[in-house]
Amino acid sequence: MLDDRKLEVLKAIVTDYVSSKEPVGSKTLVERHGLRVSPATVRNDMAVLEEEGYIVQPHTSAGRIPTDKGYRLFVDRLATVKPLSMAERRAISTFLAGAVDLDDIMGRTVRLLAQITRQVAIVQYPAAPAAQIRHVELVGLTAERALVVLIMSSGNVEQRTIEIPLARDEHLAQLRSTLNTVLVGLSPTAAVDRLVALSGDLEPTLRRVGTPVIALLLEMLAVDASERVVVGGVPNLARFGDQFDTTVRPVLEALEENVVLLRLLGEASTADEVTVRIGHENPYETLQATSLVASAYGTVADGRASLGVVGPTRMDYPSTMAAVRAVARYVGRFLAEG
Amino acid sequence: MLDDRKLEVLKAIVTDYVSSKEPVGSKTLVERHGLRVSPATVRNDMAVLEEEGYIVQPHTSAGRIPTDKGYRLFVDRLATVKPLSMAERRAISTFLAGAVDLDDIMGRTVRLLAQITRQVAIVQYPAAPAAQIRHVELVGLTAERALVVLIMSSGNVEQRTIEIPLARDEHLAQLRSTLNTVLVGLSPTAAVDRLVALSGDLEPTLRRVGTPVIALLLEMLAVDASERVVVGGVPNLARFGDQFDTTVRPVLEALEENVVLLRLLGEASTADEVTVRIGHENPYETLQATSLVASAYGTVADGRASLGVVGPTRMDYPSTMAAVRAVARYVGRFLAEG
DNA sequence: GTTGGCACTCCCGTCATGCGAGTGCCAGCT
DNA sequence: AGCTGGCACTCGCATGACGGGAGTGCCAAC
Repeated sequence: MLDDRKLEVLKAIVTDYVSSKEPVGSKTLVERHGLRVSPATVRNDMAVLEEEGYIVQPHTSAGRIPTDKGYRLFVDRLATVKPLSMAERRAISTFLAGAVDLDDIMGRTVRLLAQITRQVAIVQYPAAPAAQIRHVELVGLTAERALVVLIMSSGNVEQRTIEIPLARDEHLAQLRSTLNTVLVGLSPTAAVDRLVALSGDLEPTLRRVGTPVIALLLEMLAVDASERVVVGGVPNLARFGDQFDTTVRPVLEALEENVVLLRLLGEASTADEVTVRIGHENPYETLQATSLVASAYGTVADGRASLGVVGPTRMDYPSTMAAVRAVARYVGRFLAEG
Repeated sequence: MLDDRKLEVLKAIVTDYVSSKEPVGSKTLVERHGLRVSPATVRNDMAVLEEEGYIVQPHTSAGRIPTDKGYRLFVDRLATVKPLSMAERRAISTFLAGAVDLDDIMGRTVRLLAQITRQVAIVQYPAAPAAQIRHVELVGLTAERALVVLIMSSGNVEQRTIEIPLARDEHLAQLRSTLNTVLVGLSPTAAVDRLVALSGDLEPTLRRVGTPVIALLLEMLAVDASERVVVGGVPNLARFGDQFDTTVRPVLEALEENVVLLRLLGEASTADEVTVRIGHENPYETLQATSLVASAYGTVADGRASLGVVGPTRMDYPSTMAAVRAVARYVGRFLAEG
């Protein structure tokens, strides 16, 4: 059905259209890509490609542009990985040097990814299901307020304040030591069970202070850091000002909905390779003129999550995929090293 | 020079232009604003206003639009505070209920402000110069890594990991108790002095572990939370898609530069009232087609900082100013209560 | 299966035209 | 002295006509 030359024509159409933003015709195609056939031949091939739904004409007697199906075929079978430039390799291998904490790592990652892809980048915080509780800290702030800090072996720190009327320092200290002996070393799920049990047999003196603290800890254990995402490179949308309604606006709207972003990343990248979701393949109606290139990173032990970029379907997939893959690998390695 | 009626004409021009987005002519002005004079009279007034630089014609024989100077006069002398709607008052008085920590407060504030102004909102984290150190926690993570947590009386928690080869748990524990006895209750500045002194006379056994930890603590104390900002309501820029190059792009670019945002907020709102910076009054060239409405919030004791919104110079100043003021007051009160 | 030729389609930029909104000015009115 | 109605004038903008150009589909020939 589609012989080698037709595939080559499709490939040429995609690369040409991506870089020129203009529908591409048979003549310019032959000239620019050194095809060894005449424009007429290419036209015949294009007619077939159009019949099969890989390309369309925006209007009669204009050049062709790829459809989502065309991009899909391109990504699956035709795209040759474009090697990263030296500058990009260098940027990737140094961008995390000197990162100070998890927030910093996430921030640097999203900035790097945005910079080298020149798209909008999204990075999900790693889940750390394998972490155990390392320490619980209770600190009185005022007579009626205390701070509860939960430190995980992964280095995650969760903090909340709580109202405890008339809590005495000695009670807080006692509660602290009880909680630590009971909880340290437990996984979150085990800790939840243990806390529920504990709330039943607290000493009467501790009960008034302990019950709300335990309730708060249960809440904190339920919070999954991996539900956080960071976004960067939003100014890169300025490049697509001409497609304001199809690209810029939908992306801006999606970016403010963490839930949407998480579902997007989550669905895209269960597998280990770079995932591409093109136009209508996307589950969100408003994003049907955009593509997502995503990848999982990290390991289950160190925390696994996803990162990716969003841009118009007319996107340089080979470069973007290469960049996403490289960044995902590097962040994964960095997290593994500690 | 400018009698009452001319001021009224200017006011009518501003309000009309803000809501209609179209240059406004003498006839429609008289009709829509119930001025008790004829269009011809208004034309004479407009000629004077134009001479004085308060309004301009985009082209000959078009209506007039306000200049930055016109908006300035409007804001200073003509704007009557537009009372907030019931829905807005209710939103403001409940949006912080159930806020869980400082991040949550900031996040809710920026979302609220963006929602009621329908502009891009910026909120700066409060500085807490009056805070004292409440607790220092050292937790070994692996054989070569430890977590350092610094808890302030304000409820701020700062965390970092550090490489300490071959740190033994007993050393960490000893160091922890030393640091706590020495530091708790001190202000950041006093703590810095104390730490510098301490690093000189550490016991030899603690020196190898203690020196890097002290260095890290010094770094952590230098970090000022007030250098953080959160941004929200970016999708509201979609409303200005027609002014992509003058409004959307510059704002997107500015938003990714924390430094720019901080200077913007910082310069705008040292005083206690709502500050408005219109077009060219703005220190950043790229933002000269946009206005900033900002206000300080909080007190020095609870942490003082700024918040505001950015939008096109053609903005509903009375409503925006009312909203910014109301939100700033409410957040300030909330922080004061705890 | 490929190629050159040819008639056809349709987009897009340019130009001319007419309309409408708005202005400035002036003479007359209150 | 200030306000008003009238009037000629200026432009922007929408509309429509027009021509060039890029690109196509088809066909006959190689």
